[in-house]
Amino acid sequence: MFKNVTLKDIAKECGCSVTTVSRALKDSDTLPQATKDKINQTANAMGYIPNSVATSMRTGSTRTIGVCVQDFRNPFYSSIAKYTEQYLRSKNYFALFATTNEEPEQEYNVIKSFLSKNVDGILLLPIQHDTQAVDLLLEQKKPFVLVGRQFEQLNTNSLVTADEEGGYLITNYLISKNARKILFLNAEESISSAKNRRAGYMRALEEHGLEPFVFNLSMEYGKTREFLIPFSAELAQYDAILVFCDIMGFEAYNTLLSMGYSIPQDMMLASFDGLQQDIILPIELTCAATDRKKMAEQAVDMLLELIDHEQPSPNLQHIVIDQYLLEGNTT
Amino acid sequence: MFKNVTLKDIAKECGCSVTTVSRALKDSDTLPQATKDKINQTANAMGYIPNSVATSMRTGSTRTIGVCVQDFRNPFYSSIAKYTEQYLRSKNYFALFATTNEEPEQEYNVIKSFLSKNVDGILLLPIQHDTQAVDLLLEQKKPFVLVGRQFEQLNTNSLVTADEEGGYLITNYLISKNARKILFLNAEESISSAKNRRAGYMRALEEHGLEPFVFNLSMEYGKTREFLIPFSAELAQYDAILVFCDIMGFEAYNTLLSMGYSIPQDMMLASFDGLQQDIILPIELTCAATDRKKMAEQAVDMLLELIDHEQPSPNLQHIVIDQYLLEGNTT
DNA sequence: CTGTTAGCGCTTTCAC
DNA sequence: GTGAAAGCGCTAACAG
Repeated sequence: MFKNVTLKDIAKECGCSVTTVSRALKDSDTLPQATKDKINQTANAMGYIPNSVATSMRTGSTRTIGVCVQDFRNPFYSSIAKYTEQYLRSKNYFALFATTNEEPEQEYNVIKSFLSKNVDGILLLPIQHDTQAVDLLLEQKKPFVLVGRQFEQLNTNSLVTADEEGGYLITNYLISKNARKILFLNAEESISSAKNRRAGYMRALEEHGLEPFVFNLSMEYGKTREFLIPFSAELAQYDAILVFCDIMGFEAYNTLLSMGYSIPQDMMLASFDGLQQDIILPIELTCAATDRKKMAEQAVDMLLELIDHEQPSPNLQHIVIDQYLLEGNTT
Repeated sequence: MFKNVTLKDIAKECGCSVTTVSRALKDSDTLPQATKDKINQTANAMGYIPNSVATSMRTGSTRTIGVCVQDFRNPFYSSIAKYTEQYLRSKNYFALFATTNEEPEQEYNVIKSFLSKNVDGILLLPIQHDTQAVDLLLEQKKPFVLVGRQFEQLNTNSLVTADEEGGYLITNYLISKNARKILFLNAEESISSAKNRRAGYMRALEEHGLEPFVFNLSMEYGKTREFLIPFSAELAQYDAILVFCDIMGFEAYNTLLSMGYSIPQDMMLASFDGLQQDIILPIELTCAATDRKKMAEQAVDMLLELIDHEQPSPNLQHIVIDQYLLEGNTT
């Protein structure tokens, strides 16, 4: 097996102690420039790469943030991942990603292994099926921020989007486009954002004396199509479909097309997220959008602040990121 | 600052030595069941979480694989990421992801920090702008596998897709659909897969006595649109557009639509990848597809095999993953 | 069956 | 200015 170059090797080569080498590489000002230069030079020549495991062991910090998301294939999560990783790197931190596939026990395992890996902090985009993972985090006193969804009953730092406002905004927009019967295909309402989006939808409808039509589907791939196909007879009576998120919207678009609908002529379609801001897509959904770069960066800022403060963080922070209307070609 | 529970704490609590605790938690069979049970129980009660930094320091293995990709927002990479992470976890390994944004110096930094983090191996989806990163890897004798693109001049383990065959396959398919003038919007041909896809395209055209029309674009977001818009006058003479990858295809679709084209009536569109296998998309491109789950898993298998063999791996492996025709609704 | 000891590579007192 | 020594938490060789 290949042996890495260590401080000891450099020390031997330079005829000085390990301490001196360590200091030289850290550019300590107790050393004369000449010594530092010489050591840096030989370290370079020997192909020295610092062993950060040893540094972590010694200092207690890994400069790594665990980031737990559901599924990278969902562009929502992959965009969050991208912006998080990029921003963390600019702050000289690593992102350690893990995915849960929306399986609660997986989430618990992920958090446990993050703790085991001694990450300095954790960003969790929770499944919100149970509180096991969050309980563990609270118990271990590890700095963490919940992103996207939050537990009403738990005291945690969190960053969410203005879901009620978004629901209100997009529903009002559909009404202004002459939709009267708006079908809302929502996610399960144990998810805080689903509950809040529905509340906004209800508020807008109420203001116009309109009736709500809500179904709660799973976000799993295929479930939207599975719902729509047997529903086709009733579908025609609606003017618009609002779905919980863009990936459900893509699936709805795809399914409606195969059912012979023209969008938006025969049926308007709207959603939440605005993934067209992050990736180029064949079509663009009209939606209540959020800025994922901003989400990622503000969540990271909040977390790093928690990490820097040694104290057990007295007051909790809750950031709410606004939602705004993004017109696509489906309304 | 919160102090984690260590083996020492458990040992004190149980009135035994650290070694015994370590052995009990590893379920060593030199210990009587009663002792093991008692220790495991108290460890649990105390909320013990193993410090894997210390274990890594001691054993030299981090059970972590560095995975370097371009940009998570591209579903190609995020799918690879998903399947890689999932498969590695099933093998009890971690995936440490980093992204390069297609910037060569970023790639070098990423590899360097992977080495510094003492990852056990590296999966690199190389930019192929230069060989700096790969040179470093070779020099440090760290097990690694190149995925998707490969350097002809360097001896490395690699896994690529059958790009020449894919190019041939999809071009032949377009010809069978009566396309005679096929515009190929390829990526830069310093990328091995671009070069090979073109070769397949040429072979198919040659067999039918047809003329090639190739332009080399950047894969960056927006570049396909930027090319197509000023090209609109000439565009009408073509029967089909073949693009290097699906995300360029989405952009082409989106642009053609806004230019008033109906697809496939006015223009056929085909590409490479088959991302509709991984994520649900509003439309499905006809393409020469690859199985990313298979790619990820075979790359991981190859890498883990390298890691398990202490020897400097005598014979290099090159895996070629096949491409197959996937009909969408764009031809 | 269990404990003592050494050491992974690094940083950080504390001496000289 | 520089070095010796201790120790982060864990494992493994070696005793007993």
